[in-house]
Amino acid sequence: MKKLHKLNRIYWIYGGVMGLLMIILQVIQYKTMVREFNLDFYGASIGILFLIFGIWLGSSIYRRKSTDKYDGDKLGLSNRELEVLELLAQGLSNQEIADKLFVSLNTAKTHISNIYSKLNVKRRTQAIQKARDMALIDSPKE
Amino acid sequence: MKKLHKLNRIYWIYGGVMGLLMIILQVIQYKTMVREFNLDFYGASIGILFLIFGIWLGSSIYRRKSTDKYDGDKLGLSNRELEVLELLAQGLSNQEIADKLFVSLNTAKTHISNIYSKLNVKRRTQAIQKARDMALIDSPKE
DNA sequence: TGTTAAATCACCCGAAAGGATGAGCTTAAA
DNA sequence: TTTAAGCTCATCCTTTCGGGTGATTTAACA
Repeated sequence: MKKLHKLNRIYWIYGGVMGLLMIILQVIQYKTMVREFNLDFYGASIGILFLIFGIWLGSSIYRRKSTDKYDGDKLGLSNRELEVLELLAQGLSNQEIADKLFVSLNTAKTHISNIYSKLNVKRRTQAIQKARDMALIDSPKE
Repeated sequence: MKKLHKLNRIYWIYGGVMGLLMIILQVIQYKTMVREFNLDFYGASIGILFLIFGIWLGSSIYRRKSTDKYDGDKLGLSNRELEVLELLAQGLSNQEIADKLFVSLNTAKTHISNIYSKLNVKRRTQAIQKARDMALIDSPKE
């Protein structure tokens, strides 16, 4: 639900820019049609415009990775799981996490597995990343 | 010296792609000239081509921003090791890193092992943390 | 009272990661 | 030309991770 919300906004922006570009192109096309037509100039203009737009778009796409924040939403993670996630992000091994929480290795593993499925990731490194992006844990730079 | 090496490669790639695009454009131009000329198709083609190229270029540029930073202390990490470290911090597995760098799994593991000893850590999660702390890699919040 | 979610633990298995060591190749430097 | 560093790849071995399944206990809840 929230994801769709966010994505929709992005699509609207992109769509809007696309539409604007199309209009610009139409204007250019019209102008160059009524005057002496210069194909090279026309092609170069379109190329440059789309190139600039593409660069901006590419940057945006890449940059968007960490901009998405999930305020308050903890994705159904329980308290214990958040606790484990914190230790996970500190670079501790499963055994070390188990020791810190005074539970067995198996229990720690169970929690971690549940975290993975809730975060929809496959490795602990990805879990750490996602947790950081979603501000589920303390991030060093904020 | 080594940096120039790498940058040169990038420039060559960019240059090559640029040149190829120009050739493609010339061909399209020629074909559309001799037949019935379709301006919309011409414009759309150029637009799409440059858009794709721009997106790719934009991503590359943005991604590359921090790779050439921090000439300071890298703890004796070689260029290749920094490259591996970057991918490591992206949450990739050893196999995925190997695939991205077009080397064998064993090579990737060797690099990673060397990184561990140079960073004085034992696990990849710790390596990521230390790399982030020392600004050896991209930190999401800066 | 029955149900549900959370937390705990166990066992098994395969995949991934990590350590140790050796070795071939290339390039830059002494 | 010898040396050193960097990159590459390999093999063997151990540990850790991760997936799957099932079970118990407790607390909250309808």
